Amino acid sequence: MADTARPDLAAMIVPLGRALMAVEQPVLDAHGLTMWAYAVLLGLEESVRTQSALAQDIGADKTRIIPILDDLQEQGYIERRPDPDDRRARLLSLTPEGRRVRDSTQAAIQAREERLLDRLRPADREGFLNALQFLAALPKEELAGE
Amino acid sequence: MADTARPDLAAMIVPLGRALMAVEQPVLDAHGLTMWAYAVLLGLEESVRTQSALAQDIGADKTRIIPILDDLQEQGYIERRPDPDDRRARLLSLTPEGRRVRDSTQAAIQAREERLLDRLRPADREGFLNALQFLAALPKEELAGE
DNA sequence: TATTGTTATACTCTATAACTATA
DNA sequence: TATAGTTATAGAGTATAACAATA
Repeated sequence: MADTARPDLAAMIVPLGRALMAVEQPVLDAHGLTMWAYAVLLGLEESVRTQSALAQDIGADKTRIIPILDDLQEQGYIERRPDPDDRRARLLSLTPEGRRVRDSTQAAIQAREERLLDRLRPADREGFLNALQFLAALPKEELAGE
Repeated sequence: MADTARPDLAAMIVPLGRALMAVEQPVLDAHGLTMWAYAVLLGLEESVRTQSALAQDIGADKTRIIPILDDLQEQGYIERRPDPDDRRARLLSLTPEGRRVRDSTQAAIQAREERLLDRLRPADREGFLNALQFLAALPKEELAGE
């Protein structure tokens, strides 16, 4: 039987996402990162990859991340070197300082999030995180298709 | 002990919200509504309210909803009449056709969402919806403050 | 003086098009 | 011809400022 009382998923998720971003903005500011710069650092993780692969992975387009990469490189958080096997491409990698600032920023952000998650009942918290990780990992086509 | 393996909440929620909106866009198109027009119809529900109250409630600002209200009024989905007690203000209400299009749109959207939720394990699904409704109902200040 | 609704304007974010250098 | 990276431009979406009517 349909539970007609629940609001639409998107009507809850989209504003919640906006609110979370607003809450986390001061944390990013304190670490000297913009949201997209942080997303780039997270997207690089341990791996080395090309700019367009990174852009696609973090949901930005390849033109928009360029000034962000410029800044990160200037700050010494990432390195950009030509791919010896394909001289059109640039291989991106985190510097040790990049890894450090990413880790300390993420620690601060997740600590804040934990305070929020602690207000949920344990079972809800676990279901929430499980479901969220499952849905976030779904390819868009699968979200749309079924 | 910290579970360092989980992605940031915002990093999962924001892209998921974007993807959901993209998935639901065709449904809105089929019903001849924009996202904000749909949000307005949902925001009116059964109640009658003023424009700025509505705007604040749906997370838009009062200047942005005006052309949307114009369209909805022209389509015959809402009525705008001056408040007899305060002639500066306009009282908004749904027409029967407005209520009908809102209901059929929401039914289509929630049916689509149900197909997605059905892919979750029952316990995760319940926890997810519980947590989401709790978090979405939190006032922003509380999200930020604690 | 403050507030509702409104219009016009500016700003930010995102997407598109066009160029270069390689392939 | 196609692709990676880049630049410049255009378009959405959003926020700010100023105005008329009313309180």
